[in-house]
This record gives sequence, C-alpha cells and structure tokens, in this order.
Amino acid sequence: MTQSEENYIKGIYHLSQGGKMSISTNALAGQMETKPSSVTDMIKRLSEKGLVHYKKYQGVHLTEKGTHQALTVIRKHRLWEVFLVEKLDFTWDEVHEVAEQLEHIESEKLIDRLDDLLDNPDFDPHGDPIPDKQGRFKTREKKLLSTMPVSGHGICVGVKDSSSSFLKFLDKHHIELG
Amino acid sequence: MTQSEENYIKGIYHLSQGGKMSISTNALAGQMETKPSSVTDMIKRLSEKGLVHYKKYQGVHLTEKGTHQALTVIRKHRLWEVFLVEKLDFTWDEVHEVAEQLEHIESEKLIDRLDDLLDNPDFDPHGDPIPDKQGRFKTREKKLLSTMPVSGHGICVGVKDSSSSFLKFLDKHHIELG
DNA sequence: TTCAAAATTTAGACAAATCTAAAAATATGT
DNA sequence: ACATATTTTTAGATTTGTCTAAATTTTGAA
Repeated sequence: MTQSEENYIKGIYHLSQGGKMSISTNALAGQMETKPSSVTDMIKRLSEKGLVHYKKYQGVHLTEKGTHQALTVIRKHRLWEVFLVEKLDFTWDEVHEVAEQLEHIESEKLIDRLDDLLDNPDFDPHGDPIPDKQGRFKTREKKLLSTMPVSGHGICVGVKDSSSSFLKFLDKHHIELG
Repeated sequence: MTQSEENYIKGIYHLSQGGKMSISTNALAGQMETKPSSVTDMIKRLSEKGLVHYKKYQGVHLTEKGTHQALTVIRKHRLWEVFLVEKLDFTWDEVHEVAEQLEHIESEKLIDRLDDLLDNPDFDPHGDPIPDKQGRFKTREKKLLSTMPVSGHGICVGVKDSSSSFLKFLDKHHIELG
C-alpha cells in the first residue's frame, strides 16, 4: 500500500465510525481535503486491490481486508503518539502531525517493540483506543460533557476534537485525561 | 525536499567521502540502483534547487546547501539507528532498512528530543559519526583491520561494510564495537 | 590523431496521484 | 412526474520519478 492509499483507508474507516454503512464520494473528499474526482480515481484503485467494496454512484465501504489495514495504520499512529508524549515530552496538541508521518513506516518488528517499550498502552494521548496486533481494542462508556447534568460527576477519558487549538483551550482550563 | 531528492543528496555525499570532487552520472546511478538517465533527470532538479553544482557531462557535486541537507538526513538516519538498538533492542544488522524510512520524517523537534533521549550519541551502531545540529561530527583515527600487523593491538571502532550479512559474520566471530 | 567504446543526455513513454471542466446519474421539491 | 439541483464520474492535463531506446559527447587506444 502507498501512503496515499493508507490515508484513504484510514479516512473511510473514520467516517464509518459514525455508524455509516456506505461513505459518499463527497464525504470522503471532505475528509481527505481533496476533490471528488480524485476520490473516485483512488476508490477504483482500492477496489481493484480488494480493500473496499464499491459500486458506481453507490458509495464505498471497507472490506474485511481493508478494515484490518485501517486498524493497523491506526494502531501505528496511536502508538507513535504515545511514544512522542511519554518518551519525547511532546504535548498532546503537538503529536498528530508527526504521527501522520510515522504511521506509514513499514516494520512489524518496530511496532511490536515500540508497543512493548510503552508497556502496551490501551489508549493514546487523546483517549482513543489503540488496537492490538489482531485489531482488537477496548471500548469505554463515554458521554459528551455537553450532555452531563450540572453538578454531575465524571472522568475525562477522551476528546472528540483533537485539533491543536481545542487541546490548548482544554490545557488553559486545566482539563486533562483522568 | 522529496524523499527521493533526499536519497540522491545522501548518495552524492557518500560517494564524495572517497575524496572525489566530482561524481559521475554512472557512479551515482550505481549508488542509487537506478539508470543513468534517471540520474540525469534528478540532477537537473537538484541543480535548479541549488543543492548541487552541475555542468553537462562534467559530473556533479554538492553545494554548501546540499552538503548541509545531506548531513541533516545522515544525522536523522544515524540517530534512529541508535534508537532502534538502544531502546528497541534491534541488532546492528537489522537497523539500516528501517532507518532508511525514518530518516525522512520531517520534524526538527522530534530529532532534537530523540538526540536528548539517547544522550547525544557521537557514533551510530556501526561506528559512524553522528553530525550535530550544525553538521559537525567527531572523527577518529581508523585503520583497516587488513592493514594491522599480526599480533598488533587495536580497538574496533567501526565497520566499513555495514551489510547485514557482513555484520552477522562479525557477530559469529564475536567482533563488536569496543 | 583519429575513431570506436564508454559515458551521458535527450526524447518519448508510463504509473501514481492529483487537478479542472464537462458529462452523466441520482436526488429533490413542488 | 418532471425539471432542476446535487452528486458522481469521465476525459484530459500536470507533476514526480522512473524507464527504454536513440542521439550526443567524451575518452582512450592504436
């Protein structure tokens, strides 16, 4: 898989998390910050490689193989994020961009060893679950802060928006994981 | 710089270490494991970017800017090699391939922090010097083992051939750095 | 010194990933 | 139901990096 293909697979996976069966060309173009025509081209390539199911005008969804690939890339991305925060003292708003690059490094041994070095973490610095080698990951009961009752109690376990600006906003108000 | 451009710059730098002023198209094609015509194309691009001096049929050599870029990539490559050996328990014959990928990650902060994490090493797992941020590096007096007198004394400080097969051969005969 | 061999460059083609503009298919509102 | 708006696809172009084959330049040997 090329880096671009990996990025598309990941994009489709993320859009599918909303429970969507089929992802539209336009939605994917939005996610990938590219043009719908480019998406159509790429989808055809992915379809030929058996990573997605695609019928013209009907949208796209990942095959089992594609889902597995997506989870592998996400595993790598999130492990690198943990590494950057735990070992190199990056802050949680700095890690995404670098992890976007590191996630494409090809070496199973590298990732397995990194996983061990970090003591096999279950969640990344934004509270998102890290899939294991088989693609399994822990889920947690989560409620949006906006749906919590006034004077209610809870523990911050993740952020929905992991943009640098929002994370800095949280820092300013001393909100952090845990 | 693209990854391919970085690889060419690095290739030119390595060939220049033999004391060569001007690197021939064929020599570079050999180093890069590509065709001379591809080299000519790439050299033109690098020349337009001010990374190399080039006159048709006259060979190529790095500009000051090009040399600096080469040293940056080499610094990254060798720091990652140290990381792989020291933190992830890779053996010295396993690191090259992965470091070839990691050297292209773009993040100055990442490299500086990695340098600190590794206690600012001066040499990589093959005994090659690691340039600092300014491109400076330590040199050491070295003699080829083949030029040493029988019963002479010395300390192994590096290998000339860092192919996996040769490094494994050294392991078998219990020859290692230091 | 001359001419063939070797090295280098050019020309033209291709694949990946993208774009714009135009065409085709689908969806929607009254 | 049907005309229009939206979505999606196609066609053709561009960039990067590569290739083969042909042309050109340099080198070196008789």
